Amino acid sequence: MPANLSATRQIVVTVDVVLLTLRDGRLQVLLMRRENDPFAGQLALPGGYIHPQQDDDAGAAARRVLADKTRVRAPYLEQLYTYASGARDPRGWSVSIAFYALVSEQALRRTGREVFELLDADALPHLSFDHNRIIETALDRLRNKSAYSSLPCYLLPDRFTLTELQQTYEQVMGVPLEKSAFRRKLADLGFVEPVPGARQTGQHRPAQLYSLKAGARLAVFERPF
Amino acid sequence: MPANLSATRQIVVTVDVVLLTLRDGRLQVLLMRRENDPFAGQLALPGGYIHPQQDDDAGAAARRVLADKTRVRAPYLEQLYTYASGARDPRGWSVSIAFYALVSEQALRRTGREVFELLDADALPHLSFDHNRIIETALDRLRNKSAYSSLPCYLLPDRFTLTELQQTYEQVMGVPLEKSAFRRKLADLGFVEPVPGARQTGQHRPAQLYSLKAGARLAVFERPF
DNA sequence: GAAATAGTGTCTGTAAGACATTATAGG
DNA sequence: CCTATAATGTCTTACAGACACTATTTC
Repeated sequence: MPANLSATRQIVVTVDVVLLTLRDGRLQVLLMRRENDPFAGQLALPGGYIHPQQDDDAGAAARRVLADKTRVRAPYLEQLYTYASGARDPRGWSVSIAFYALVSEQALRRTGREVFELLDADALPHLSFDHNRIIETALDRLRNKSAYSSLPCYLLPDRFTLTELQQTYEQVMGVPLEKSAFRRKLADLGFVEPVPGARQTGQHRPAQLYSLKAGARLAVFERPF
Repeated sequence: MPANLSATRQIVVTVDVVLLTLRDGRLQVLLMRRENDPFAGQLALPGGYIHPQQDDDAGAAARRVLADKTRVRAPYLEQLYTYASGARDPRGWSVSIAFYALVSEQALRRTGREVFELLDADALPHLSFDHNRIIETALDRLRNKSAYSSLPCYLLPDRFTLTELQQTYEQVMGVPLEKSAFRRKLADLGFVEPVPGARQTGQHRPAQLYSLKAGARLAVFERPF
């Protein structure tokens, strides 16, 4: 055991989760009001201490914290980055293992509870700790990874139309896409498949419903959309 | 303060560094023999505890640990992933903020000291802790990111020929590249520039030397090589 | 000139962008 | 019929892959 282990004991280890969803075509972040100091009453990401007796690993801790605080079970959760410094928490040196999660607006609504707030990710007020920076990193990751993966599917419910999927990609990446090219590439990549059923939204031809193929892994492709 | 802070105090926080270099056309990892238990005498990544009084943040801790243990100053250092679980260290729940670093063989040789070993990244023996897995993640990250960025440049010395750069990309990514297309793309992307001087390696025309352009940021491009 | 690698030019095939056309629903 | 969106087909353009050709060095 090293002589300086006592020093390392001063380090606090937490997990924080950036939960993102798409509502009315805009990316939104789930935030909560802090009950305790520091920053009591201010908005912050859902987060908490790791419970070594309870959590097998950091991902389990993130899922537990998210479920305990918000009742949300996100279909996609990925480690984002670890923020570790003496400056980010007024109480001293601290480590936050940050995750980001994606969930559909529909699934979020189903939790019922309104212990949290959803705010536009692009127009946030000043948040507790370095949480603004953590969210920026999450948005960068989502936008970047969306260009070459099936990630945006996790912002939609289980079944969706190709137009909804295209709009989701467009809203996340911030650029318009060509319908024909988009569908050609979807067909080539083959990570979605038609499922029985259609959706009608007006006085016109209804759209075929699709869902992610059974092999639920994240599809990653060579060239971006 | 939460009631379970005492529990969080049991968590040990370390940094570990996967330092990669290219020697004789093969990716190699810097490893050291552990002096203390657990795993005394076994090979492990250079790593150590965070020193809250000394390290501003995790990156600073990684640079300090690398410099202290190996005298290496790597031109590229990036946070890789955080391994945090109750299973990875026999002493209990622990957190390792892992980094990966790139350095040229020439710069590594200049350190002189041989307190470390360099082993082929693709044929490693069983290492301490979960270090095999950490190295796998580092290799995946390097290979993936090399396909769409100027990252491999950091495996070369300051000045290099375009053939050397192409071979570096090929060795990292494991696929042959077309010389003409490679150079066309380099010219388009424009992150390297010719510098005065040439290198002659045989009885033939010498090659122009190049170096990374002054704006030393990592160049990231849309489509992979 | 021969040999070897540096460096450039040209053709081709593939895939994305642009845009037109057909399909199918309700009124 | 008209309207609106779904879904597909076709033409063009951009770029990567393949490969030939020229350039420059030592012997």
